[in-house]
Amino acid sequence: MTGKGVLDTTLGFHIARASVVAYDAFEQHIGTPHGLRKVDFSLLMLVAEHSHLAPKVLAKMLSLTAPKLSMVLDRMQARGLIDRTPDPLDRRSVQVTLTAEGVRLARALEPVARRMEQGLKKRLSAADHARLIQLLSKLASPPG
Amino acid sequence: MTGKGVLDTTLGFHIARASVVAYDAFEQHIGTPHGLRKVDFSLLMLVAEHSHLAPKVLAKMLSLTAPKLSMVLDRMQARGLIDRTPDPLDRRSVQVTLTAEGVRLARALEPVARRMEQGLKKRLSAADHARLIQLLSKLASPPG
DNA sequence: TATTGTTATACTCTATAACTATA
DNA sequence: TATAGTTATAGAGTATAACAATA
Repeated sequence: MTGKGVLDTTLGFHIARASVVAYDAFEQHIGTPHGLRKVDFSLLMLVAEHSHLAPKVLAKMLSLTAPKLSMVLDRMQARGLIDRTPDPLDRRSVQVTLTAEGVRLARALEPVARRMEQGLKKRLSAADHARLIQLLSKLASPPG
Repeated sequence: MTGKGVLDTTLGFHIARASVVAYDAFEQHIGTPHGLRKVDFSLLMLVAEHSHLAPKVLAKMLSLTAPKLSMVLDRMQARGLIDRTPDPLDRRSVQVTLTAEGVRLARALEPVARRMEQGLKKRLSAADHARLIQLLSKLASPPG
């Protein structure tokens, strides 16, 4: 798409197109070789950094609905990557933690993720890559 | 999401989060009020600029599979926004054009799309908005 | 044989509402 | 009654394979 019509100044259109490239890179480096979906990977790395959080908090951090997160947790628990343990202070709630296997996979994926980003830098310089993340983060953050 | 883990340097994660904001803006300004899906809007504006293209070409420009585009064309034709006319030079192929109603809607949506982008500029300055589109476009373009 | 477009099928994603168990 | 989490259901997006018509 080149030209100068309405779509060319529509951010959502460009985000959708860029997401195809990012998704292809994810599938190639992480999704296919490690049998993870994007949301699985995000959850794994998030829980690796922030342990013992409740599903409700994780859902908000990942922009997921509660039912969707339940399904993701089911899948990852069945695979032995995460555990759900009761919250001792509020028995309605649970705490999500990584299993030893989950910790191992999260660590193994760190260099893989770095290689994936390196691959994207064939299209984008390191400076562009950092700036793009900064701008996307600004867009996604609450206005103020 | 703030911190400095693997996700924070993973472009795909930030694209996914930004797409939520862009999609909300689309739904509010265009999707709900005009009964269009994102892909409908993209197709409408694309055909408004580039008439008489074949589905195969449109599918590539929109990063859609051929079957998906067929379904979109069906829906928009049923709504009276586009026509499929036989290609006189190759009778396997068709040419996609806007109906008078399609032209009218495409024109009506131009200021609406501008307002939508203005709304996003509450989160992002005009310069950031332009730079973000430039970087996303660079990411989405073939490497070279 | 190859290509254009369509139809058929299946799988994933996403959202809403209903349910349970605690509070 | 309100909340956390789950289950149930349905709608929309996406991909592959099979098919019809034409080249």
